[in-house]
Amino acid sequence: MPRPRFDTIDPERRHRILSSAAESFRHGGLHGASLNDILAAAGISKGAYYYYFDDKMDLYATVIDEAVRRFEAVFAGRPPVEELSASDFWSSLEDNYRSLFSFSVDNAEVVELVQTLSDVSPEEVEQLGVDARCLSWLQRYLERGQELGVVRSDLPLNVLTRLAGSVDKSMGRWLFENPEDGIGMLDERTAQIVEMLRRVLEAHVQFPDH
Amino acid sequence: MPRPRFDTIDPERRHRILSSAAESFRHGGLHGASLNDILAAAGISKGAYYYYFDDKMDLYATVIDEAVRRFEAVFAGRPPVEELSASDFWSSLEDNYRSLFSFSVDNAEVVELVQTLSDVSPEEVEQLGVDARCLSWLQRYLERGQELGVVRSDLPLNVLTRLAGSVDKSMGRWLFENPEDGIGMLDERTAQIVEMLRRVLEAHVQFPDH
Amino acid sequence: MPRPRFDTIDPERRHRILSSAAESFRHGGLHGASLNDILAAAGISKGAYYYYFDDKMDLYATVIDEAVRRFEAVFAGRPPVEELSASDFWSSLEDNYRSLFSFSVDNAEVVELVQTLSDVSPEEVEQLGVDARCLSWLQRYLERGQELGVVRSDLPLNVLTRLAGSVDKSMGRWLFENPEDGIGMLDERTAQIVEMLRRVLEAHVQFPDH
Amino acid sequence: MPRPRFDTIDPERRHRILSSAAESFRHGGLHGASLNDILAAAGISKGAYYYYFDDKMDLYATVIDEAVRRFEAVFAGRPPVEELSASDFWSSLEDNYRSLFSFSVDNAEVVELVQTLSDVSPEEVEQLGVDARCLSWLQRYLERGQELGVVRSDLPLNVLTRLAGSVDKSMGRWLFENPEDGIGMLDERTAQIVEMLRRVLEAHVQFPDH
DNA sequence: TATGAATGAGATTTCATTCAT
DNA sequence: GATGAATGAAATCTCATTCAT
Repeated sequence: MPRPRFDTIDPERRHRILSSAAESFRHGGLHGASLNDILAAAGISKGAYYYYFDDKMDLYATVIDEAVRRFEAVFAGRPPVEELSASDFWSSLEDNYRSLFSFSVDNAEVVELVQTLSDVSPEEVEQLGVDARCLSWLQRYLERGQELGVVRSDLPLNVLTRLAGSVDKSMGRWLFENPEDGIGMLDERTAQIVEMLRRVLEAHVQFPDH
Repeated sequence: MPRPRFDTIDPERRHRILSSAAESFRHGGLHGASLNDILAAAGISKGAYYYYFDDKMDLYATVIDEAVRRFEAVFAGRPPVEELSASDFWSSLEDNYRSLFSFSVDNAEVVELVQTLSDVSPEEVEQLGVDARCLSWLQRYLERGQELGVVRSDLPLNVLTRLAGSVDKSMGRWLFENPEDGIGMLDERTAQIVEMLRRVLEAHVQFPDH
Repeated sequence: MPRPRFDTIDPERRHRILSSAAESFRHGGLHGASLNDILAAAGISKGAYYYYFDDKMDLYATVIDEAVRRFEAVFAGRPPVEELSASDFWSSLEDNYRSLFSFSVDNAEVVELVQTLSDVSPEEVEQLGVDARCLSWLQRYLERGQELGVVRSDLPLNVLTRLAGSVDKSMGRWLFENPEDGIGMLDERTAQIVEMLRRVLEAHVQFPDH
Repeated sequence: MPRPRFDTIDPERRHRILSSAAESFRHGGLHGASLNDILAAAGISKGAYYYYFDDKMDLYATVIDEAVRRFEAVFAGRPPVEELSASDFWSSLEDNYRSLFSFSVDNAEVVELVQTLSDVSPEEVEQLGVDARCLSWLQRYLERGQELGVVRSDLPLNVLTRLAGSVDKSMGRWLFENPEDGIGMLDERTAQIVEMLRRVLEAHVQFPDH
């Protein structure tokens, strides 16, 4: 994480660094992006950079952290999971996804940025010190669902979270690959993803006979 | 692909190159791995390398090709999808996964290696000339499932494939993260993943009321 | 062309790079010269080099450009070709050559450097962005001579230019190969080359009978 | 020059090496051509090569020598310069050029090959040990011309030779750049070049007044 | 605080040449 | 006589990082 002094510099300057970095990291990931290019595009000197940041990773961490923060804001106004009841669990989840997708459509860069994390080795992620809260809202949701008995408990929570996360990602990609559908599809896709998640997460489902 | 002479060199030397490369590519992917490191580890000179291979990609292709070949062998003895009927569809899928997991447990490197393909740009994959059949067995399976009416048809096939693939991956990771469970867990996990896939893929499932 | 910062570095350092480059390129041309050698001779690091220049070509372009600029200065004070009349055409040409030879005697490196351009492919020359005016002064001269009727028109202009250029080069070499003659020979040689050019270029000359 | 044993090998094999080398050197010159490529194209092993030749230069020398030899053959049937008289000097020169151009049109590769010599540094040319006789036929001609009094003696013979050589080259290029003119132009161009040479070489020419 | 010049290790690739067999 | 595997130095270029000012 950047030194404290980075928070006090000219906001416009701060913004130039961060947006240039976001743009580069979004396309090339941590290793593919060139710090030289980022700084050149931002018009920031090497010296200044290393006065604010420890190293390349530090900038990546900052940018990722910012993205994560914006992600979290999506859920800011939503009722806390503790207040959820069994009867409104799935509809509330659907509301969450609607907000999330709506945000994602307008902020594809943020999403792409976060996705570059998958190229980064676990040890490096560790070193990042990024708060994965944005990825954990789902986990907190599922935890509550288990308490309420609407989410299955026969699999470990973290496995369920990962499952739900990847289902979410697969369905999300479908949404973004056809942006021309616009937000018209948003409600339909949201319903579909929640239906899919119910399938995966409900305690007991019944299969038809063949 | 390497020049023919690479096939005729001292097998021990050949093995040193390939295993050093596999090890490096497995961790760093095509771009993250250093050819210098690979060669140093293998104890062969740069000159020798370029006597065998065209370029860095050529080595990557060779190593990936070998991995893919071993993958394919897993499905070699299994009945062709055309012969599947509705009644044995899911149990056959379960058999497939049992074989696959059994193989994966013993050949984690192969799996990790194949997974590095996702970091490679489509044009480069094209250039690789790797046979992607091993990656598409699931798609062919689902296609057959749709024909038989046991797999839902309300979502596009490629979306279903991606979904199934990511479910598979999530569950697989669970299996591999706890290798101490050994193969004792293999049957149970296999059953669980197929149950999970049925949830996602069956045309009609019934949810409980809350 | 080099980045702006190259213009502001320690002049002694700047000079070391340029003269080392000029020396190498002069002997080996663009491709024959080794960037490694140039940098070693100049005592600057590769990193520093690529901080100043884009690539090898960039340095070559810089060095050539400098040479061309010095060449052009030779013709700076001379009257424009448009003002030439038939009667002073040849004497003016002689004046030009006197200046040129005088310059060449003192700046043989510049001449040799410019001559390496002939080893460079047309596409690369294009890329150089070097102003080729210094090389075309002769052509403009001959064109004017044709207008005035003192230069033959029965051969294409470009053929005449090439002819004159190679005559010029052959005679020039004579001059430079015997530098001990010093500038004492300069007037004589200049007269000789112009006489030679008249032979080649005049519309009608009369040969003796044998 | 190649070891004697090179002369005794299978002629077909010998030819493969030489023509492959000629082709490569013709395009890239001594330094631009890759020995590896030459041998690969010829299907000759490295070992065999170095059994016949000392090094890369040795092959270049051989190929150049061969080209020179073919050049010389052009003049084989022509009367020796000693028999020339003043009255048939220029017409004999014209005959020579006609033969030469006729040969050049049909053997452009040979000409191009010989021209690569200009990229080679003087010290290397020295080392080549190539007999420059093909380049000196003109010199012997001019020498005889001086004896006969038809060629000017106010300039050194070597300067005249160089002059004539470059005039010849410039005119020759004109001929080859428009190959579509075919041999129809050959007589005309030959007349033109000899006219040009007379201008340059005659002892006394008369210029028109302006 | 801030600059930006300078570094040097490391990247991939090419090539003439050697030498054990 | 002949092979071709192996070499290693050299080529151009990139990049995160340091440091004197």
